[in-house]
Amino acid sequence: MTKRTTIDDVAKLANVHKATVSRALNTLTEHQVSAETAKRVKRAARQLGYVPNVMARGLRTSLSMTIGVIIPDLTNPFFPPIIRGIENYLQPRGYTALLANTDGDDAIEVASFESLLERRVDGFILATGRHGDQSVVAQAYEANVLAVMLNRDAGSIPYPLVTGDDASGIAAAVDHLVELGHRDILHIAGPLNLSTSIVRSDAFTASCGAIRGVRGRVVEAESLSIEAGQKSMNDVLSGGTGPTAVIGGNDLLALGALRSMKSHGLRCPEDVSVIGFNDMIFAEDFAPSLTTVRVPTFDMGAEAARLLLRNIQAGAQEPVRITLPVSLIVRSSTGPARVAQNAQGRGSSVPMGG
Amino acid sequence: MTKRTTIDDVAKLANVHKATVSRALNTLTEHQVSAETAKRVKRAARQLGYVPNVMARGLRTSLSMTIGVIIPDLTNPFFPPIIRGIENYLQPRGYTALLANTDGDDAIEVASFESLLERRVDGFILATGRHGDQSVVAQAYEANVLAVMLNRDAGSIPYPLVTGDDASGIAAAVDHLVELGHRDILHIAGPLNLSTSIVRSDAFTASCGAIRGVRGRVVEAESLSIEAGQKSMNDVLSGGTGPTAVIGGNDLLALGALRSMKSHGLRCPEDVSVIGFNDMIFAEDFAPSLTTVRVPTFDMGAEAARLLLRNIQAGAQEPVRITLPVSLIVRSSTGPARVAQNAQGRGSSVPMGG
DNA sequence: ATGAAAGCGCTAACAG
DNA sequence: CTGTTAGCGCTTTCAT
Repeated sequence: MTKRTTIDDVAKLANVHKATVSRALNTLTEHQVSAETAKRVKRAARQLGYVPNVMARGLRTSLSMTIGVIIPDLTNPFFPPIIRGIENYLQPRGYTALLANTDGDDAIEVASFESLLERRVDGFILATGRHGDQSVVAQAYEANVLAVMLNRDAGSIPYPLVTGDDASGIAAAVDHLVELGHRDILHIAGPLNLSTSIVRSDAFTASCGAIRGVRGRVVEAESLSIEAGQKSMNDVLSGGTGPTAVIGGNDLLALGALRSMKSHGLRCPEDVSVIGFNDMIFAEDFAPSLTTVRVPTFDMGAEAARLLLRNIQAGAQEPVRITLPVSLIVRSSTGPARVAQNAQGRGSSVPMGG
Repeated sequence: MTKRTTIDDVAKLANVHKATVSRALNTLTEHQVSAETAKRVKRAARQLGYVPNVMARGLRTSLSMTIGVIIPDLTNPFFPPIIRGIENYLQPRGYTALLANTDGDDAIEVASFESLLERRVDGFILATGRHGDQSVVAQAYEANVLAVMLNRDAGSIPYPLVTGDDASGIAAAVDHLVELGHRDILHIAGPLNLSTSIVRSDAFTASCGAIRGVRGRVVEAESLSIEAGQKSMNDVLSGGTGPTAVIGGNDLLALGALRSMKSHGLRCPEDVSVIGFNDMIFAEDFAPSLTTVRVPTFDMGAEAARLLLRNIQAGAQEPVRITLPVSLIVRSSTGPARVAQNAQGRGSSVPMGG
């Protein structure tokens, strides 16, 4: 990589002082320079292929124009659209996102956080909130670091939060199933130290409780993965009392339930209906195509970026909460409930009254 | 964000000059400092929560310790594992990846490239190679910028290249189909201005040509997307002469072919077998689960990063080509060919000789 | 083994 | 409108 031309080179060629070059090349200060000079400077810059050095600029302005984004795992299809949403908002505003994966590991999360601090990111977007060991988030908050939580909140830490309207998504899913005649519904919840899992699980219990004659059961999966969903559903099915419908804490858990059902010889939706959450990529290509709650991931990313930039400009932040609407996408994994013979009849004595 | 503590603050607290602090805190120069002083400096640094400023360091060393990674679209599930592979290699070595999406748009690609140059990335990993308008890649090469091409090469530009062994992957797919009795095979190729599409298409033609009695047809899809695959397959099927097997240029194209077949009332694999390429996430969860060629995406990313860092250290690069092995993953989208009645009989006069 | 001094490339007062 | 000056935080000679 050859030595790059600097602002001084441009100044020399344009016969002005480097400060003038700086002014001419910055949109915000361009008006301070005569139109003629500006033109001359720009021509010189183009001629030399001048590319400003943001490290030098950042050192001077103590603004890195970068945002740190910490997520669990980029290969989880939930996150790429979020990242795109973030970058789509940042890029036209001169900001760049710095991405870090934690794989859910606290030590890695701390290291990532540190590494992003070294790069002097102007703020964070955190999609790793957990209830419990809040090392990084709490540490960040105490260090007065600007951040926005995405999707999950961080317990008591009052960072702003951008999230989908999980509760109404779950309510819509339950309503859909009840309309199809289902009265025994299982919710495979994600780990209950995640705020999203709690919200969805609570909403499920509340929704079922509000409708007379509906039994709502909850099991907690070990993680938000296909394997965990499969395992949970295996446990339920081997318990003998199969529900007629399942709502997964996310699409991965629903997919795991689907796999478990297949291995138990149960058809979907004839024997058991399944609903997911997130409407991740390919949800419509599974067998059967997955009924699920669509979460506006791209918009959530963009909204988080917008909020963060606003707070950066203001130099402060209030703990606002932005909740984006979700929608139920009905596909072919949900259908009418079996007549009470197999599932409800399989040994469980479900009270039919509210 | 409060003012961060600097190396001078640490120096004051430890009663040494800031140069000594710099030496003590850098692993490579730590031995130049007495053990006692080093300990004192480190304690002071920890006490103050000192975080080095990489912008300042980068300005001084003219090393940003960042790598620019340019891809078409992060939401294409092909890329996340590659990114993880890259970061997995970079992170322990102190490097950070800066990601940019182009959406296949030349203007965006140029802008991204420029933006990464402003951040003084120490090198590029480019996964956007095209044959034809090579603006960015050529521009980078002429500007003496270090880069490694990933997956696709860039025509005549002699950058190093890391890729999967596409040709043998296609050959394995063809062999598999031939063993199952297929004699009329369609290849839905990606746009033929992509090096990967050319390689795979050529390999397909060669493989089919090498086996007597096998007819290999190629159609070119408009893009590497489900929709394009569906459209191509629609065209073929409405042409009247359906093949008994299809090899998609990637999994997305294969998935599109699957959708088209469904809408035409064709079953897979009973009527037509389908093979994809890449073994992207969820390939095994489609209906039917997709037989495909597994490409070591994570390793390709890691390998590209390794190669680039090596070249950065050497300050130069030769046009080496690294080809990683691929493997055929047989699932349930491939099966025995129909007896010659429907497909081969459907009006086409296929010569049975080689 | 440590300190002093210079400077990476840039922007932001302050003059003029 | 433009030039001068200073300094962001760090590393790296060069002295000592």
